[in-house]
Amino acid sequence: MSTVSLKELCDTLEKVGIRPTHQRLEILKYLAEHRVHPTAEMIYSSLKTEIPTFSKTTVYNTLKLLEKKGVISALATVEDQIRYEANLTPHGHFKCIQCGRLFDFELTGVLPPRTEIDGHQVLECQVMVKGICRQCRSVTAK
Amino acid sequence: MSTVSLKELCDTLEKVGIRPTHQRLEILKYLAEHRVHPTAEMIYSSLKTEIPTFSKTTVYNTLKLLEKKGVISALATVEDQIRYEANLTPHGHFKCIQCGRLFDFELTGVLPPRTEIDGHQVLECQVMVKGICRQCRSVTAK
DNA sequence: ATCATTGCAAACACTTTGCATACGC
DNA sequence: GCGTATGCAAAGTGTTTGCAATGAT
Repeated sequence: MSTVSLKELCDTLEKVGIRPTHQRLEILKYLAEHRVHPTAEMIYSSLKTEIPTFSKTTVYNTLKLLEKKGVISALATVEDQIRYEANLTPHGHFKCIQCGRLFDFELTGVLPPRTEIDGHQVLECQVMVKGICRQCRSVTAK
Repeated sequence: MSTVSLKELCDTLEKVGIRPTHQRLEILKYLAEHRVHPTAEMIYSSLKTEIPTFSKTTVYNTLKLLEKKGVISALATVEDQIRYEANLTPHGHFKCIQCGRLFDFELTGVLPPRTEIDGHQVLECQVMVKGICRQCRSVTAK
């Protein structure tokens, strides 16, 4: 987790026409700094301590807005809630079925970019790979 | 939608140690015949008319059981409920953002099979591609 | 008789909506 | 002052759980 400058995030929001309010900046900052694909709940409970009047409605409103404007993206796994991320470079997601964590991985070489499949126009591509992560493998091997 | 023989489905269930009850066979039959990736709700409301005492609990129980035994698989999209399918050959999913339908497509050539990514052990891979489907494209083009 | 299956009803968890208050330009 | 942003509370939706009734061996 690295620290991200508020100025930078401010610019990001203004570029897409979103007013950079305190709550919105904090939510986006949280996503930029916590690359574990947090859920709305995780964002809420983390920021609730910093902003006492903070509400879940604002989290949901903001996530929806940021997603619509293309600042963040949403991904779903079968087992749990919708997760969000601010990493918009093309990448795949690896989900460990043991510890539940989500990792990003490079798609380069794995999946060549496509603009069309079976006559359907491709706009977006999500790759969700499941298995046992490096850490869990070494624990089991012990 | 093609008709699938009950005998065949019966064998499928017995092979994995699931008692082939009437409800279970009907649910699996529905999935085998309706390749549109139905939700639990879709299965329930369709079979409710045939089996008047049919309950949603049974749908959820059965889907969970079939998934655990590897007879069907579950997939998630961000926008709506969990969807299920009986097609277990490796394939990708194309979701049309206009009409909402899900299509299967061949993964061969798109994604070479992998057993490991970044040191994580790969067990399963889901590819969800979003865009505009062939039909919606031609409608828009008119 | 025993154990698995079914199904109703209630509980649950995540998300959305309605509406009133507060804030920024 | 006006429109947007915020936040509480209530409602909505999909799914799970508790438990009693039924069914199969």
